[in-house]
Amino acid sequence: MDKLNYSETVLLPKTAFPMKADLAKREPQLLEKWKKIDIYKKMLEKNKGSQSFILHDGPPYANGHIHIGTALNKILKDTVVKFKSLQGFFSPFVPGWDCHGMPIEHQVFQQMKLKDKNAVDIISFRKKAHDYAMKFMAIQREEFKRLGVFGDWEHPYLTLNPVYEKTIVESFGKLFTSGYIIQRYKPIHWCWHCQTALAEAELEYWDETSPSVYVKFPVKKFSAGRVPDHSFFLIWTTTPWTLPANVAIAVHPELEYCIIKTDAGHFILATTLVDTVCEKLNWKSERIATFKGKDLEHTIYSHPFVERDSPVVLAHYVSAEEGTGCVHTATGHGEEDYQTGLKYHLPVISPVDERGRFTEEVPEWKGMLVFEADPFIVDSLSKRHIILHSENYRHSYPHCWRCKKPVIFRATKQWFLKIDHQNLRELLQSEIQKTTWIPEEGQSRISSMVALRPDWCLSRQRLWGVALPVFYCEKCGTAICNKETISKISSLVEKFGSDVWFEKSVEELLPENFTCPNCSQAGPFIKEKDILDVWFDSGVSHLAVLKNDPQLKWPAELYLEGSDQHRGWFQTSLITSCAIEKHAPFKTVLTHGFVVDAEGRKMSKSLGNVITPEQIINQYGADILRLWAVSENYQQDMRISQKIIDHLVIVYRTLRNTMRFILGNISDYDVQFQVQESELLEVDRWAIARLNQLVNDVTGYYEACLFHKGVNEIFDFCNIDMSSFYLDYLKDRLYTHGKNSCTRRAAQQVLYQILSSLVVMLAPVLSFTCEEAYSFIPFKKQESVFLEHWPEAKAPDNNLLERWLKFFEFRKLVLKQIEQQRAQGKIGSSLEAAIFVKANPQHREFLESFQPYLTNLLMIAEIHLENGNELEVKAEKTDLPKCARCWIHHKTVGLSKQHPQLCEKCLQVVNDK
RNA sequence: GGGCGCAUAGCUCAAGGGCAGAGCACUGUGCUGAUAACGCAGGGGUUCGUGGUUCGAAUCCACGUGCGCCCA
Repeated sequence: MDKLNYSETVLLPKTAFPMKADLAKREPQLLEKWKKIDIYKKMLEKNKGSQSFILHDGPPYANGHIHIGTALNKILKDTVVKFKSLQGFFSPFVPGWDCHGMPIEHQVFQQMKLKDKNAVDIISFRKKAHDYAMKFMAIQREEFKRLGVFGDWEHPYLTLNPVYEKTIVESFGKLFTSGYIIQRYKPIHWCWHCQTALAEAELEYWDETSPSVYVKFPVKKFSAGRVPDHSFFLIWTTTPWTLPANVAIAVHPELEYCIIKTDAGHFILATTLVDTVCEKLNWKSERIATFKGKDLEHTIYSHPFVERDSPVVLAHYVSAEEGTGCVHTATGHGEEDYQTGLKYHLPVISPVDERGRFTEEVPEWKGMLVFEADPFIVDSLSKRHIILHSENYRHSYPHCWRCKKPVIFRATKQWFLKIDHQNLRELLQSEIQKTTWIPEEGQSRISSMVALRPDWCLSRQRLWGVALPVFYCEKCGTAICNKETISKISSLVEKFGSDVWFEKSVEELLPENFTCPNCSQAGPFIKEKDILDVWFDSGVSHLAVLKNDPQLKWPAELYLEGSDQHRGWFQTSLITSCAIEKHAPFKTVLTHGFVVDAEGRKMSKSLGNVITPEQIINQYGADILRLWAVSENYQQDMRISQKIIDHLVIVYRTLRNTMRFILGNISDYDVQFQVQESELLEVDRWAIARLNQLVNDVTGYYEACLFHKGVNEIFDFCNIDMSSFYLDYLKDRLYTHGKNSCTRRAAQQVLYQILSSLVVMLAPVLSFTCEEAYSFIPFKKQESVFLEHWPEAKAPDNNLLERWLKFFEFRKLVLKQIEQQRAQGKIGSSLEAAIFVKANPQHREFLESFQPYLTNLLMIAEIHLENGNELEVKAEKTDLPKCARCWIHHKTVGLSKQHPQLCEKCLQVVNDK
């Protein structure tokens, strides 16, 4: 036999599992398979009756295509759900969408080319908004499916579903009847031209010239000692028309104030601003006394032209750069002013009607548009020496996006959820304490937000949402919302959807023969025009979804969202849950960071650094995107760039190739041919021990949601333990030992076990690849890897692992010596090496204990152990002849006349055939 | 401006007071029976900056810079 023919007697790896992944092409085929066998349902059936693990999906907004952040979020969720499911938990995943709200309203407005919100036909508008939301829900659903995310995609929860809307109405009713809901005035952006409320997104800012005035307010009762008679606070404002609504003067608690003596009287203002102000007002001043801002608190002053006394209050937003350091505060005309007002229980005064004109509360300028009144106000007050100086001032000012007119802040009646009713804030805090936050910082973050958050403003003056289910008695003005009315409305909403509020008359919406609970009149009644904040919609998802679906349960084990949801969904869900159920809706909350580019900057069109999931999927495959999602530490910001993707492709190839190599070598594996554990070589038992260690580590990391650590461990195992050592070493046994020899079968058995564990542990991440690889495993038990069981975490043999660590240290020395010889051109393959070792008796004995396999383990020709003091390793080229079949240099080569090129091992194998 | 974070090799991550460590990438090289694969070796660091505590700091503290999320 010549050399070539011996090659034919060697058992080389054989598998149809391709080396080239071709994921963009193959993944859709696997999606088809999953659809055909209904894998999601089968996974649930497998675990039916087991303990359940519920991850409650936070609903993305049904607008536009998914972006890399939404993809990251769903992939992480899917990884958790698949892991729990493989572990045997009953883990249904019901995806959801947030369907109401302003972004959709905007889009539809633009599509309809509407100019005036008040002229729109609400019913047909809402129909269009509904269709718009459904369209993008369907688009996003396909995009999520393409990522390989498993879930009940045919029955998602949508906040516009009538059954969902019913829960919204009922939840509001429960809150109302238990006293959490109140109505109070609050300033909002208002367009006096369009006569409509405006959201922040509907404002356009550009420069505007306003009158800037200095106004004096006489001190009535000074809190920080005594002041001379005829002392005044000096304030500065660019909106003179808000002066009638002044209810306080705000000063900064830490800033220094002084009282100055001038020809015009005594004035109190911030010390740092005295010079600028005096220059402007042409004053010569003398400083009499100084105070800290906080000492001025509770000073009482009189309004200069309205019959009213008001207090001095403290606020941190007071600037020491501009004005006088004394800030005119009109709670009805500014957000900051309003917040300060809440703190000091100031009245909210807003004597301006919806057309932007003064009401009769301001008789002097009654009926005038506030901006047109400005010059008259300045003129009149200047004459009365109340305004001491005025000039033009250019600053950025908000304008209506539709009519481009400058907007005003105007107080209107709004509905609120009271955060301090029935100690709700304390309950929120104690439930936050009881919840597990991953990462831990989440707890202090949400806790500090809850500590300071104001009442939740629930009303919106918009069209696309669920109407606030409140009626008003026209006779006595009472706002009506009780069990009776809620029960009627919720059953109508369940039947007809929330459109019913706009379609039906007030009589049809109220129970029959309804009378006002306050004045007992039988009407007439009016329905509320405002709708609920969309955050309320998603905030009750735990009630609408977890409580209404029998396979789910409340509270959920896990909420998993981006860190922005500390203010958003986590908080809104917690508030509704604690107010209604007195308990948090989640046990654990996990947050991830935001996706940024290679430099750590956020993705934006203007920076041109946007990477879409679609790009990655089409070019590399969803598994690469999934690998990215779990390879980095999601607790920080997640970087993505072409370089990072390239790196992941290489990582992926290594994992895929490891699977492929093992598949190739177990193609003729037969479960019937079981090798007893005692018949395994020590190195095989080491491999099993390492596998057990890996399973333990990975299970622990996954359970702690530290996926990147788990995946890193798997990668190191495949790379360091398998590829570099064990698999390389096993080639001789697998290729050249007898087909049914114990040594070869033992190797196959270990490899089978390793691969079986690997595909399951990687399946939550590389779902497509593992499903594909699983289908090539002989004697597999299930039709999908996702119906497998999580590998059992057996305790690894730590003594054995430690012993082998010492062996690997020695191996490293040997490899280094061989490399030196190779560099000198003396040795090519390590199989040509003869190794000479001097070692102390103890170490020598240690090495002897690996015999007779030491040369095989090191993949060398010969090894000679001698006693010595220091450990010394030398490599030389062997003189032994090379076996033509197994390529090992061995002294037995040439002993056979029939096969002079073979060693005794190969001789026997060839003869046995 | 405020709150909560983050910053270690070109990249992704470790080390949480005691010699800064893996994998990938890179460079060199071997093999040609994992072959658009696999093996071996090597170079690569002001641990963002400044100051402090300490015998000793990537690690603890303060200030700053840059970046992200939330709020104003």
